[in-house]
Amino acid sequence: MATGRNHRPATRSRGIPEATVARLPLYLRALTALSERSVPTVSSEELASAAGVNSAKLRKDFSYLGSYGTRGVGYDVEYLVYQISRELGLTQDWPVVIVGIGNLGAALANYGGFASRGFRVAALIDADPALAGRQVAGIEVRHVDELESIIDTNGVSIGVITTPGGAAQQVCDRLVAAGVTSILNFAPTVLSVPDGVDVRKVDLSIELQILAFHEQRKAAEALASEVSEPLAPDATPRGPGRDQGPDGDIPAVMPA
Amino acid sequence: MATGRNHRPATRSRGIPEATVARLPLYLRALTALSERSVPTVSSEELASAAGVNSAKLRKDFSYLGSYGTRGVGYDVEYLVYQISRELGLTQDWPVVIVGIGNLGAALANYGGFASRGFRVAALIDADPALAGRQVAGIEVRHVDELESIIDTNGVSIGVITTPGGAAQQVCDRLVAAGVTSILNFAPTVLSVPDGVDVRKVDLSIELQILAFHEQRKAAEALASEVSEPLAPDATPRGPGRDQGPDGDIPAVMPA
DNA sequence: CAATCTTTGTGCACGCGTTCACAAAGGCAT
DNA sequence: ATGCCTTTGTGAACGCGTGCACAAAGATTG
Repeated sequence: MATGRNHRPATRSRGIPEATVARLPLYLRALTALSERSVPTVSSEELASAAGVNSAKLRKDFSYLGSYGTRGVGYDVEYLVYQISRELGLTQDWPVVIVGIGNLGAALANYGGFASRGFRVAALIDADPALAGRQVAGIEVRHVDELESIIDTNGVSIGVITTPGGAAQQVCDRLVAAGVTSILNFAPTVLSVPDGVDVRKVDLSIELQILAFHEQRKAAEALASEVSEPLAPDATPRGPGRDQGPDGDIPAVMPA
Repeated sequence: MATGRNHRPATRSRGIPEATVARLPLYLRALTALSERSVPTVSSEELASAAGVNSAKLRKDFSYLGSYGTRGVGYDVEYLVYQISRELGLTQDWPVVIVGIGNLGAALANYGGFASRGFRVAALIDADPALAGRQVAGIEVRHVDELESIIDTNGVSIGVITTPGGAAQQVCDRLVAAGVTSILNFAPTVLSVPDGVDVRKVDLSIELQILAFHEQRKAAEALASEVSEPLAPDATPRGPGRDQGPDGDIPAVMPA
């Protein structure tokens, strides 16, 4: 299993639950914001609120990393920033390649959230010869023929696929063969990779479909409540209503 | 058996677990591909493989929707496509607005996966007056001043936020006040919304950070195995950079 | 130094999601 | 019809994640 954790003594060694790992970047972002405001310490309650999670959950998450807090006081912001960064591997430099320089690939190349967290776009790669040589976000686009040499030269281990769905598996195979062991896939395709390679998938239309599901449910409930209490016929089908929403926000990303 | 399933499942949204809802778009995509190849029926095993999930999980997921399969045969592709589409609310038209027409907003506007699934970009909105009137993906960009009237006129209930983090909450508040009840947030900000409003969040840098964590772990394990085994030149995963390993670093700021 | 107050770290229970394993159900051949 | 074969649908067990509630730990005050 790629992302799965094998038999690991979940005690203080290195057995950090996957759900906790997924929240660490969230904490890190909130802590970075506090750090920029020169806030020295923060309580679990405050930080949890800033990160949008439960404070008990946050404390339990941190307990997997170690006892980095001080009872009665809270957590040292700078120290925690460093500890989480180190745990996530962000104290190192991670060269990444982006394959498929369409609208989305270009958007990612321009995205500032990468560089500030240890990620460096080593190269932009596209199959279109007409794109090769052009500059996107200040980085030259290279032809896909150079993929293997680029990965090898720069020691790239993380690849981002933003190609059309049809080309994704082919690109994935070449990335893996060249030595990439982590892939972030934006193409609407289920990638098959050998063991030892991690794939994370982001599908924008899936997110919207999940929203549509809940939206439909809310509309149906609003409609049902109109039966008991007649309403003006010109009322729009979408009523805010004070029904309790489904479940706030749940991370929608799934490994595999 | 226990749950009486009718033509019109009265409480169909009630028993569907969130995890199942999140997978329905996955099944739908695989089924659509089969449908385009004119495949009449598919077994849970085949479909599960195409969707990248476990077959038992798929069958259990479908069991929440009803008994749509035929034992000994499998599932009727067309019928299942319709049932899932209806369940997700994709048989209706969902107008959406995209606020923040930077690189990412433009990429989303051009994204083909929306229109094919019942989503229609009703408007592109940006705060920059210089952008207003320009065409992006064949759609005119409107100024944010028109946000409320656009939402009202088009009956928009789903909004996509692709603004910088600083503007996200403000935009969110205006969307909600104007009647939007579902928000897809790409800004690196924790949005606070009233009950009844759904927020889903996509953070590209978070995904990369999770990959980095696993990548670091793999590198550490490979390093550890090199101790026992002299060298396996072909199987050595590459190290990220030439930087120091995770345990050799010293915290930049140490408390006490 | 002792008392009090604040906040962490965690044992525990609970609920959700996943997976196994198998009986029931339908098709098909004889 | 009858028996065999395939595949669904689901009961049940298991494991993970979440949240409660509280004791322990340290700060702070008198």
